Parts: sequence; structure tokens; C-alpha cells
Amino acid sequence: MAAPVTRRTRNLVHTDPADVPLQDALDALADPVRRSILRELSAEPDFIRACGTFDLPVSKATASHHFAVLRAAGLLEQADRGPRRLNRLRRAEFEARFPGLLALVLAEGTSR
Amino acid sequence: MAAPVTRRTRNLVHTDPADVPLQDALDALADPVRRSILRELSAEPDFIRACGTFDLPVSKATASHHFAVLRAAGLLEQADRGPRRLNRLRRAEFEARFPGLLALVLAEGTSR
DNA sequence: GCGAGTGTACGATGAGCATCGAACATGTCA
DNA sequence: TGACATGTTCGATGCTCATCGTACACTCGC
Repeated sequence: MAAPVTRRTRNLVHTDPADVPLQDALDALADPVRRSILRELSAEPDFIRACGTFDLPVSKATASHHFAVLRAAGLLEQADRGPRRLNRLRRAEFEARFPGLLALVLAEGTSR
Repeated sequence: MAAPVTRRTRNLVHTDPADVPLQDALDALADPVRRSILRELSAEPDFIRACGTFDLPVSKATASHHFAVLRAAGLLEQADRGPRRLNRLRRAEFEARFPGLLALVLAEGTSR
């Protein structure tokens, strides 16, 4: 029941956060749309939200691009379930690579 | 002896790190030239290095622009001493506003 | 197989920003 | 006052990237 390997899944490439340069991490987090994705994702359990379920102020094509950037920066893991692509925030791994960084993003907009 | 207020100093505006949005901080740190300035600055005592003493791969005009961006992001404090403008890295204040962020930048290139 | 739903790939467009040279401003010292 | 050094400002240029519409690919249920 868990994770049938489809044709699409085979083309899905992930990046180990340990291999991500600081430059790439900062570039990924410098975009407000991408940060909002991360915050929204952090509010729910892993592998619940599909890409299309996010309320973003951009087109479908642009949203897809943002998810690809976040994945390449080691910030999220994706898994195909049927036609949907579910997302997981890589909290622990990314925190180990860049201590404190993700917390700043998730806390953005909170209080102050 | 300390800090004569010249005409130039009066036009020098600083930003309190506490007032800096995460967006501005990330934008400032996303540039490799600016990060190299911060790292170089962190290796020496406060208010020692003038803007012109940094070995940067850009023109004088561009370097000046980078210093202005860093100042606006609450990352450094500047003080005029004669024709030179000396720099101080605002470690503590910036760390208080964005815990862990500056440390990541300063550690970039170390080991690994 | 067909249709609907989901996501990606592609090519084009536009805005923002890093960059530069040159001119200017400021401060020091002779 | 003049010469020199330091740094900023200004306008122009080029590149990168976010954005979009469209077409395509994949998966599932009928």
C-alpha cells in the first residue's frame, strides 16, 4: 500500500540537505511565495498536502516551479500518490544542515 | 577624539536590526560578495576596516552599493574617520533578531 | 480506451538587481 | 588653496529569475 513506484516517480530527484550549499538555501528562501509554502506545509502532518492544494497567488506552472526549487534545495520531500504529489517538510535534515534557518522562516509573521 | 560629526556623517542612516524584515535580511545575505564582506569583517576588531580595504571582485561603485545594502539590512554599522568609512559587524543585535542566521554566513566555507 | 484531474516542460516576457564608468562630494594634509 | 584619497551618486547595461499560457505526461476511475 505504501509508495507504488510509478513511471513518474522514477523521474523524481531529491537533494540531500547535507549537500546543499548555503547559496542555494538562501536563494530558495529569498522568495516570499516559497516561504509561504513552507509555512503552510509546517502546519500539517507529513505527506498530507498535495501541490495543488496550496492557496498561492501564482499560476499552476509557477507553483510547480517553486516546488521544484524547494525540492532541489533539500527543503521538501515529495511522494506520488495517484495523480497527486504529496509533500513533506524536511525539518530535521534541513535543521541539521542549517541550524536556525528554517525556524526563522516558519516564525515569519508570527507576533511582532 | 571620538567621532567628530562631519557633514558626511549626518547623511549616514542606519537601520535597527530589530526593524529589519526577514525578506530584507535574506535578500542582503543572498549575494556572495556581501557575504564575503561580512566574513572578512568578522575576522578583525570593530571599526578597523574601511570600505576600500576589502579585496572584492567588483568595482568601487558596486562595492559602495553592497555596503549600503548591508547597512540597510542592519548588518553593519559605519563610522566616518577622516575620508574613510570604518565598519563594524553588528553581531549581537543581528543575532538577537535572527538567531543562527549570521553564524551560518560566517561559517560558510569553513571545513566541509 | 476515454475522460477528468494533477502536475511538469517549454518558450516567451518583463521586472528587478548587480554591475560598470564617470562625475561628484567630502575630508585631510601640505 | 591645491592635490590627493576615499566613498557616493547617477544613468545605462546586461543577466537572472519569477511569471505566464499552452502543450504535454501521467494516473486513476468509468
